[in-house]
Amino acid sequence: MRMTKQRKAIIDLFGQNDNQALNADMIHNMLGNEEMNLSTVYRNMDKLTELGLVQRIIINTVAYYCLANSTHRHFMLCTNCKKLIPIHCFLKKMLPALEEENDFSITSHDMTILGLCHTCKNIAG
Amino acid sequence: MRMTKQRKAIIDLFGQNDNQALNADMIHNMLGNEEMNLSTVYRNMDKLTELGLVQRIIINTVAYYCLANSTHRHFMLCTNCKKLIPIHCFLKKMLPALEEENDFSITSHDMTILGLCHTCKNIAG
DNA sequence: GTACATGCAAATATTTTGCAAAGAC
DNA sequence: GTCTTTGCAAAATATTTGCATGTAC
Repeated sequence: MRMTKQRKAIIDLFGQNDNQALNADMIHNMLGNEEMNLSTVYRNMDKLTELGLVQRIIINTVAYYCLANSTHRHFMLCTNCKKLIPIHCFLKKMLPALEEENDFSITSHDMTILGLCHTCKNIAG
Repeated sequence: MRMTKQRKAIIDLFGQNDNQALNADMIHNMLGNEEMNLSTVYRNMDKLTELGLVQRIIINTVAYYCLANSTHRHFMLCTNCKKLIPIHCFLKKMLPALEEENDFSITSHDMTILGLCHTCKNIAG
């Protein structure tokens, strides 16, 4: 894979934002359209995901991304304020049993929890 | 909720198909456009999901649905043949701890496992 | 120089919405 | 009769693709 200025910009962006999960539109807006076209964002996120450098999370039919170099994570989405709270993955240990029971070879998994965060559950009661 | 012929048709459809997970387009095609408009499918699936009668599963940015009256399920998607293999939910017992650790009130969760099924892992190596 | 990557515009796919007409209770 | 639901058409949202041009190696 060639290290273009666009790819560097994406990776830097996650570094600068504490590896917060971002969707294609957010990445495009944060970098600016002059820096990178939206279709380039999609193409790069696809490639980086394929290579395992990025983790792809689907939330409510939209794809979010974060660097995968840190530990594999999942997220809890607050349906009120839309904040994503990262949680560590507690599924890995259960996958081998699933593979065996179903004779299935697992390549990846995705989990998202929806609910109300600390702040919103008190306000929105 | 009023029991219209469209709603009955949707519920019957799942009954006739062993509660296989279906997306809006599949439901629309299986019933036929004369029977029900696509936007009606979406509106009904939304309503049925809200009422808890239907479980919504997001796979690769598209929403699938199945009846929730049976036990809450998740799916393993074979990325080769696109078949969905239902698995039972083993997450419920872990949610209370997550709620407490993060002071978060969980309303729902979604999990999907990707990989190769029995048949495809042997063929597609 | 070549193969891969990008920008742009257009297409595709999926889901949502407004509004008038039809149907359930 | 009233209020909900539907069909239709149009919009909104998200993602993908073709193709000519640009750039990393």
